[in-house]
Amino acid sequence: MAQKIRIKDVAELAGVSAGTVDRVIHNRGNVSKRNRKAVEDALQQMNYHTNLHVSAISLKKTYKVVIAIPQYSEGEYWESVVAGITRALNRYSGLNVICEYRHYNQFDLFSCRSAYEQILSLRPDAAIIGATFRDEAFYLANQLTDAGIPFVFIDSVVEGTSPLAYFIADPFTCGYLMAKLITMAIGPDAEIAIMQAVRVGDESANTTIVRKAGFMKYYEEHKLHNPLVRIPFSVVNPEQNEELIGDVFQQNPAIRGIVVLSSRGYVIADYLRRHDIRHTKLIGIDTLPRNIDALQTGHIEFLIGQRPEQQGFLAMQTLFKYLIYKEIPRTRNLMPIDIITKENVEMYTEFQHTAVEG
Amino acid sequence: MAQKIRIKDVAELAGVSAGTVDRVIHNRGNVSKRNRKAVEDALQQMNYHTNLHVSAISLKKTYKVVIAIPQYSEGEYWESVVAGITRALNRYSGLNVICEYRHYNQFDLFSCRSAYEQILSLRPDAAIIGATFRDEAFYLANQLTDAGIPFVFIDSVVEGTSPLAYFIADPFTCGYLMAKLITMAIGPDAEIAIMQAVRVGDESANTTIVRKAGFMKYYEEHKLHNPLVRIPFSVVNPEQNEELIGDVFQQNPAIRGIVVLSSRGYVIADYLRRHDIRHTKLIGIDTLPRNIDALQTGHIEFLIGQRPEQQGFLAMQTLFKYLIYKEIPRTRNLMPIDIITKENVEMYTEFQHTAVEG
DNA sequence: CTGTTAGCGCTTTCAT
DNA sequence: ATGAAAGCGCTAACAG
Repeated sequence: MAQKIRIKDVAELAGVSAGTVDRVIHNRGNVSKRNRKAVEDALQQMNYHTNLHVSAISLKKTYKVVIAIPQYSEGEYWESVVAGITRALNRYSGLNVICEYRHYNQFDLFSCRSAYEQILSLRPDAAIIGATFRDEAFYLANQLTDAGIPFVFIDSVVEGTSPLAYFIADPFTCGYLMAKLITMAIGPDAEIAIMQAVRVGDESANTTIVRKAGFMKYYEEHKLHNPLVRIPFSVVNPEQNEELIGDVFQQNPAIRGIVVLSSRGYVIADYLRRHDIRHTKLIGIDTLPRNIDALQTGHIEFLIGQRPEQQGFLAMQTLFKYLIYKEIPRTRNLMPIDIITKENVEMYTEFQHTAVEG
Repeated sequence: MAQKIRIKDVAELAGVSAGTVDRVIHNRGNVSKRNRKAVEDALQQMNYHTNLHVSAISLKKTYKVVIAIPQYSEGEYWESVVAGITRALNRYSGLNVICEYRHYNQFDLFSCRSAYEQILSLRPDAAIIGATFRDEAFYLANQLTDAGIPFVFIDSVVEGTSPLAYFIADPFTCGYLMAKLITMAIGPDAEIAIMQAVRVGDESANTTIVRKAGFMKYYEEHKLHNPLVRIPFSVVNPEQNEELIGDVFQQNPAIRGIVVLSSRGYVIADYLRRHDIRHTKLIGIDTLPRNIDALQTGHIEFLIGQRPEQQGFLAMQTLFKYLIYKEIPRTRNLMPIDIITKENVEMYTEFQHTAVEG
């Protein structure tokens, strides 16, 4: 148990007052070179760490954070992200932080653009960006940087930008691992169907493309010859999907493995369930309630989890620590890629809430 | 952002002073029935939540927590548990908690007994118990209960006791899942070797036995006929193991899968590495550095993770919340059973530290 | 039983 | 550039 070193103790050792120590700690200026050095030495020597509890309650300033992420319905991926952000807010309650959300339609470039355009005018102290359109995010990010406003990416990164941090589950590795698991589950040579919904209007920032690349990399490295067929899928006209999927299965009766590179695994799982198809194994992404349901009924074999709740929590926490304590975070934060099965799903989901709770 | 309701606000509404409200909140007695009711109503009505930051710094009482867990060397399982406990201590620093450790030799019943015997005499306010010997833990637990001292189990539970909470990765499910993964990896019919080190002196509390039961359950449910051979292993005379293991592999050249039901997977992995055996797949438990190393070199195919660090953190945090804020925790806490491969291990280990950090 | 009051350690304002 | 002092909201000791 480290006995508590107070600012007062440091001040005494440095031969100054508490106020001066505080000024040094927070880089507030107005400290003579001599004193600054003395304080820094004392800080070092006594291994001082600010008591965050006290710090939290004494802070006066109010911060505004804007959060630009896609719209979502109940049970969708971004809902968990927001839950994590909210948890961070609660955990640091008393910190006078105001959040403003700007949601956009992730399938509509113009919606995204117009959401992003408002951000600067809100004059935030920091921002959280969930980027789905590369060029728009690139533009916004660099505007923020120019304005000196720190921001973090959530579930995304955009090259050529300077975020304070980003949180993402590496999509390449995700695809690679999915290839490994599905081929392990169905054995060599068995036919695989792959579903990859491509976003309209911008393909470049689409993580499913990178996942596909990871998937193919595994194929190549392991010289696999499992035949691959593609399942067409439309986000815009979902009523067509039943027929599109049916065609694939009828024309390719040898399919034994199915890979869904988005969080829509449940769409295929529902098809399998309705048609009582039991000889295929499906691997999907994200622990949406509908996916979990299919996992539990045995229509999905593996789910890949990306911890969206933690991404949200960490994004917000990172901003807090930076804004308030000037803590510089690690920029690149790769989330664990969880492998979830019928057996471990229950503990996994229960822990989303408790695990990180303060 | 909920605007902050202060004790003072509640007091005003209830028509009493802050002191009285505090007495009600903490059940300190000395409040008239009338006032208690008024305060409770006001609390409810204003949806008051104590500001934990402030609360933490104003607390005066000192708590003593004793922690009775096995001795460990660097890189072993319990090291992570202690890391988690330490992290909780740091997170709630300023709470005046004194920890006393009582380590025992987990392979020596008498060592455990003598460690447990000291605990009561230390007059702790709470205890954390890592139980490996059932009868001893049973006895201690009930003594603590009789003395009114709350305690939590870590990485264990003992039937017939009343812990405040326990944290454990369900060993039955763990074994079951291992059976699923290994047979998936090597296919049906292939021969499997299994290593299960049994603790000397007490078999009943040994989690490896339950894991084995889970393993066999999967076998039974799926009518598997993969032949099983057993790898003998001695914790007490480790120098014999090389020969024992060698014998098994020479006499059973058809072995394709290996299951290690303890955290000693690296022992077999090292053997495989030294003898350049490449046609077998090994599944083990726990992310010890040596296991992770073997995972990365490809000598272990799957590791099962039990989040020991989080177990430690949560155990300590649970006690804090109970002792200080009288929060009643959920008793049964099943940790996620993580599936770790070469592909996701890096993110997984990096996150042990950052993920839950405050 | 109840109200008042003195801290807890840090931040921030106000004199100097 | 610096020190002194007033809070932040809660807890606990004390006086009544």
